[in-house]
Amino acid sequence: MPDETQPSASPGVTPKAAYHHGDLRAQLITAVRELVETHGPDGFSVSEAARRAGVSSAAPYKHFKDRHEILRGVVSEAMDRLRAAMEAGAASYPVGSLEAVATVGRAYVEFAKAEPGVFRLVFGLTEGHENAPDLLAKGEGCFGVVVQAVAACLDLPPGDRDVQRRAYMLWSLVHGHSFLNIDMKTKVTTAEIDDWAYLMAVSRAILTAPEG
Amino acid sequence: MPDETQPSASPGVTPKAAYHHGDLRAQLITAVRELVETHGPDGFSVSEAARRAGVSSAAPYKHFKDRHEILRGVVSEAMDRLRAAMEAGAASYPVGSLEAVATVGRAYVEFAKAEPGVFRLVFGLTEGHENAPDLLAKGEGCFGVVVQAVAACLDLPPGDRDVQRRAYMLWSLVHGHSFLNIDMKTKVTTAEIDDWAYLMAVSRAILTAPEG
DNA sequence: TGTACATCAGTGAACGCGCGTTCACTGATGTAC
DNA sequence: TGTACATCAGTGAACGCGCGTTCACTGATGTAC
Repeated sequence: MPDETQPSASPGVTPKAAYHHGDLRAQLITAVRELVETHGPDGFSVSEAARRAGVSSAAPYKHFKDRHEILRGVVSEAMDRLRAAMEAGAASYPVGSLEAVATVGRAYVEFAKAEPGVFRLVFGLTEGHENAPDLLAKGEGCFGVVVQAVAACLDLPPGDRDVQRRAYMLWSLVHGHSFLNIDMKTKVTTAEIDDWAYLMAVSRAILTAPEG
Repeated sequence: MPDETQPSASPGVTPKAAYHHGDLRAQLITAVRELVETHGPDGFSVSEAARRAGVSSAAPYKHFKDRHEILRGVVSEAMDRLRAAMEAGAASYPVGSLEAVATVGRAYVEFAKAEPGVFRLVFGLTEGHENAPDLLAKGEGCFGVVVQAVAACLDLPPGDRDVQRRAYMLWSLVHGHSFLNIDMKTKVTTAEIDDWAYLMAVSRAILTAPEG
């Protein structure tokens, strides 16, 4: 299928699988993402991912140093998507509106709901990944989106202490809600919560609370 | 050591390890707790736990059906301790005070800080544990402590819709803060947060926000 | 108090399994002339 | 355009490993009489 774009490959043969895969790296990351989603953050193996991508179990090592590097790749890609979703959300409401803040939170929650395994993985990478400055930077980037929205809403600079404080409160709240959402499938009363109303309410509560 | 309490065991021998262990079940749970703490929620194995407890790798199966049941045991025990800590916190301030609410949150956060691995495990058990009604019940029990404190503070019955809503907000926030705390060791600006001031501030913000 | 016996918590050896990773290799692709 | 060659992304076989679990067993403990 992807071979069709390649000129004159394997003359007499039906468009068979190319020897050179073309995009194995990306395909492995996709495979791992699926595995993490179906078997949990630790229910992934290099072998199984390779199998899914239709290559030998040694092939992944042409693209990744070891299993940890694959996971880091998945997380990195996921954080890019998370940030993009948050930014897209923010952009769909007037700058500075409460809705813009709430919608950033909603993008977060929806990401967690849509990809609970990956979401957990993103925030659970701790074993062999102590030093992953790129991931840390992406984490701060995501937080930055929240800070921007809050700053605009309060009409203060993003560096303001109060902005940072409230942004962090909001982030905690949304983060916690996301986790409770995916962990407590049936539990407690939380299932009935309407996310949008909830997020508007908490945004309002946190942004309008007196300073202190 | 624990044998000293046993009468006339192994007459002529030095107080050697008893054949019957005495308290293997509890000791296995402790061992797993340590393993989870040092190697992460999935870095545990039955064999290693048995090794730590000083028994053969088959011994655990006399007390637990399989590895999942051991994990469930650890989680169950952890939830008991978490709840006890929350209740002890609440009891150390006047009923109905804002401090009583904040201190329940602080107990939660401190548990997460003290046992990040176990904390993550408690909220990450999803693989073979779909139906664990006892654990679900304990989860609701913990939430109940928050609800109680909030209800007392607002002077409303625990079943009140507004009480439930605000209690859930608080729980989300504290839950999220706990996770961010343990995940982002060095990350972002969060490290500098003073928990008590923070928890008082968020409790106030959420309990005094107008209804809606 | 003494004896017989059921129970029960351990042992240790063994099993099959899938994993992560390495290795020498091969054949396709891109490039220089 | 044609040829020679370096590069590079795959293969597939093999390795050692630790794990989860089972099994027949053994010896200590508690209980009934």
